[in-house]
Amino acid sequence: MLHSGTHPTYTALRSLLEPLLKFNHVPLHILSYVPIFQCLTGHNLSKLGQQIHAHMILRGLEPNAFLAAKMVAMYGSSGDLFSAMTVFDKINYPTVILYNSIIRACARYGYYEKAIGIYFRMHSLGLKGDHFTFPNVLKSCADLSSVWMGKCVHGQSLRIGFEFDMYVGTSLIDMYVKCGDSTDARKLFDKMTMRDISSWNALIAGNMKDGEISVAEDLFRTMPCRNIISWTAMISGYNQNGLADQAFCVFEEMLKKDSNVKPNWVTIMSVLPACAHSAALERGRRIHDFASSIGLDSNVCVQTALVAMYAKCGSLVDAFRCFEGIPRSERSLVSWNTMITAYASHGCGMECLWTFEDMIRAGIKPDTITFTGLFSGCSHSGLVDVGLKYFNCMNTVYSVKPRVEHYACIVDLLGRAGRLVEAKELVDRMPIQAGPSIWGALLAACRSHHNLEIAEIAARMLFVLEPENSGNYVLLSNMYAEAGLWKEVDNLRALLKCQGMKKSPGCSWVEVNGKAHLFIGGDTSHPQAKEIYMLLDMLLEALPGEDKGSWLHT
DNA sequence: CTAGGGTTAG
Repeated sequence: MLHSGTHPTYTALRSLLEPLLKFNHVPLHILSYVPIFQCLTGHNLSKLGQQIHAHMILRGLEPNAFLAAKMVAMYGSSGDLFSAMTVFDKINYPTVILYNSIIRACARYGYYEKAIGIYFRMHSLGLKGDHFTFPNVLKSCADLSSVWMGKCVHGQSLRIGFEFDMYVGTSLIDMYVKCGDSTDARKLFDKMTMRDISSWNALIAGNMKDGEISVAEDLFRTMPCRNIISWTAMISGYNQNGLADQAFCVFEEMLKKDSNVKPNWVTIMSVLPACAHSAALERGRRIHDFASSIGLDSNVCVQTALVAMYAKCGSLVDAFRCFEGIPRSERSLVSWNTMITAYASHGCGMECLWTFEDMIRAGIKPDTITFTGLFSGCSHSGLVDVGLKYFNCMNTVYSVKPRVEHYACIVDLLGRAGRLVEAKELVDRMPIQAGPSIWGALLAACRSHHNLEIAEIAARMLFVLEPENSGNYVLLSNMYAEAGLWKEVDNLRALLKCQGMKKSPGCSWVEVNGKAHLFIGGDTSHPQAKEIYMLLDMLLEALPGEDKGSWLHT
């Protein structure tokens, strides 16, 4: 926005607007408006643009295709797609520039189908796309992961002669990569005469997405030069593939060896998950300190990623401290969701509810993730009726339609509280097809509350829905064993054997003073195993209430 | 105009 009278845009705009204001009664030529809209583009000034637009209408001025392109770009750049479309639709003889502006606006704000649709209309009118058109159309195909559409556009770009354009080439690589067709992306890359650093980066990201880590590493090593995006692609690629240590090492290597690159907020966000899943709290703190040292700790995305990192490392205190550090007015939907989820995973149901209510007060509209977080928080704290209350009004009050994952949470909520009959009834009358997550939640609840009758129903559904998941057979078999139904146990064991399955053992580990301690389900190989099991027994004794069984299994 | 991106139950 224009904050002060000294802002360059402001001064430029004033000199442009002067004739408009001075000669209010003199009809100006429409082309006088061109520099005005150009000036407003990219500064989030669509409100001001609208006023000038109104000024035109009052004077009875209709934009031609050239001016309309500038107006569409102005509205489009600030996300006002509605106004952009209105201007666009009124033009009878559109030009390529006008099409480019509207396609770009649609592609930038996620209206991918619209962007592609408009492109095809343009094509059918005999207008040829140029090197501004194709990258935006291809980006839309990429984000919809529609190879079919992408190949069609690819063909048209070849016919028009953009085979050797670097931007179009890179966009094509990106499109094939995002559609999961890395082979075609590679072919294109090998054929390119001029390669940009972005072409390499797109291919690296693609191979990382496919789990082709060594191919990505080769590309990274052999590329002529690397920028911050190349490094970040490697870091986030390792994290996507669960290779946290490699991600962290590459991050450190980048800091040590490549002094030409400067880490930015995306880099920090990409490296943080490397400490968010094991007991790597110290590593997380180091990255936090580093982010602060280069002034990136005031970025909302970084702050939100820090909240998630601390929560996953087990430090709810630090997570909350980071959340509190985000100015209220800057907290995004994702920030609130992250904090709610953090409380939920730490079993703080009440705090989940307070945070949710606070979010509503702050004027942020909840989404589907907000509610999964909220319900799982209620579920872990036994806040059954509050959870149900929110579930029943999520659509009417907050206009978020319940989805499968919400039903799964509610089944879990009822199930943990032992209200299995209600849970089963909910599954029976839910409007969506119940999948493995639903039946799985029900089966787990039956296990901890020893309800064999409903467990059998859920298990049979799961045997059909995911026959390869051995856990379901084992769970039911254990329940039969508990009830002393040895014949049924044998039947299930036989079934399991003839399908050639083995339950993969459960395992966990902790890091103490930098040394990892590994535990496999039922194993006693740890040097202090005896003491550990004794302590576990003591903990179980000390636990309050009826629900001890389920603690062991969650 | 192209490349890297924070939140999802158990």
